[in-house]
Amino acid sequence: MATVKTAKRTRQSINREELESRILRAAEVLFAEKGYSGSSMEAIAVAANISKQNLIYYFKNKELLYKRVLTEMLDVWIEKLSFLEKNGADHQDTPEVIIRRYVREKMQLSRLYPNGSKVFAHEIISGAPMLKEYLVSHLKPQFDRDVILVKTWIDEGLVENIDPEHLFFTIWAATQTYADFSVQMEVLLGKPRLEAEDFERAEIAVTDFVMRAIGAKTKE
Amino acid sequence: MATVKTAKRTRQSINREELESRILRAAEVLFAEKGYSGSSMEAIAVAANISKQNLIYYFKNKELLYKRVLTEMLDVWIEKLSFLEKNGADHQDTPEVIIRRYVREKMQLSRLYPNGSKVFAHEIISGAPMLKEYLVSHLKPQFDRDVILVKTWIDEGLVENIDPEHLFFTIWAATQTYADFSVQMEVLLGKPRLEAEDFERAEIAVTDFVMRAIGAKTKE
DNA sequence: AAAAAGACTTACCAAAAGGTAAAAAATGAT
DNA sequence: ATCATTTTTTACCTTTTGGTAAGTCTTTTT
Repeated sequence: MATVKTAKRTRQSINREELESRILRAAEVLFAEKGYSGSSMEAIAVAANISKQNLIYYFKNKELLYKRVLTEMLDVWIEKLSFLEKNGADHQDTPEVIIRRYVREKMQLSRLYPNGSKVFAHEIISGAPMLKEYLVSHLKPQFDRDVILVKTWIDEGLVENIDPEHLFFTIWAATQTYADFSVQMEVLLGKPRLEAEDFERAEIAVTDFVMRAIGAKTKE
Repeated sequence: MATVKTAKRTRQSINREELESRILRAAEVLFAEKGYSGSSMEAIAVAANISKQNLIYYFKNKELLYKRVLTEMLDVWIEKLSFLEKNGADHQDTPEVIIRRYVREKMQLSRLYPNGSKVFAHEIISGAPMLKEYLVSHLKPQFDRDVILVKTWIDEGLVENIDPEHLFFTIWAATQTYADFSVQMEVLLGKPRLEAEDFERAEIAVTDFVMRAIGAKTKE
């Protein structure tokens, strides 16, 4: 029989998926706040509203769970770390258009996935024990391509003679900081939470900085 | 007898100080790499080359030790987070001079105290449980003053109409990232370690970005 | 309806972690 | 030299943690 082997969507398998993603969300929140070692399986189970043993049934150990949280995150993340990814970018676009979109999307990631960003940050700060491989195999090639692209822009006189590598480092830092260091900003801005409005101002500010840096005119 | 009560510098007290700072350095390294929960007293003791019990004799619990690491750090740190601190700054200086010095000093902190920076970063990302008070009482007042200063610069037409709060956030992020995310950069730059040369390029790049952002002419 | 597979619980357990208490050793003051 | 103080070690102890093993209950398949 030449039927396509599709996983059957039984009640069980649906529940399983739902529960798995509930666990992953709970784990993400905890890993973001307490780091890997600071988050116990017990605490994650409680947050996901199941028993510890049941959690272990779904993720048979902590490291595995952590890696799943990381990779779920990276699927969304890394893709948007590139200038030239599927999502609408185009070689025909001007540097200004591309960079504006890039900053906007990075900023959106910080707003929509602050916990993922924090887990990632903890991981990198800790020396990327679980992620180094991934950075080498996935992020670096993308980075190299993007650096080359910026260099051609410079050669063609489309942007100022900036340092491409450090341009990326600065954009990443300036955007991710709104997820990772949000607590510090809340204190300094005297607000209980960063709101949509703050992210809008942040996006405008960062975009303006970058536009001036690359030598594009700011929108009036 | 009107002799000034100076702590006697016996062999013991000298050793004590030396050992204490050895412990603090060892703890800083571990907290930077593994975070608070990930660093056991045992591991810190081993790193400091003493027994766990002896470590506990010097710092009677882990939280205390952690707080000492944090505050040692902050003494150096927070001071330099301000535009107008003792160290040579002057109201007579132009914005360009002040900001250049500021970026340079922030960059130096990242180069000289990467571990302190990482401990700080872990702490803030985790919601600053031990540090929030301090941020409110020490950092915020300084920040408010600096923001006002930038606003007067804007009013006087000395710099472009930038967003002062977010200018600071961007500068902090862009400089601290060279401590906190050094592993990522090492991967992307294909180097085993960031070297003096990388920090120099970074400093130039970041300084240029900021100079363009505030509307100062870049040195030729 | 029975068998098989999957989901969840109960009962444990060994190792690690953060300590406490008290004795022993080293150093300092008189 | 002796007594007091400071430093270091030895001996435990409790709680937490990540996990195993095995059984029960539920859903799916046949």
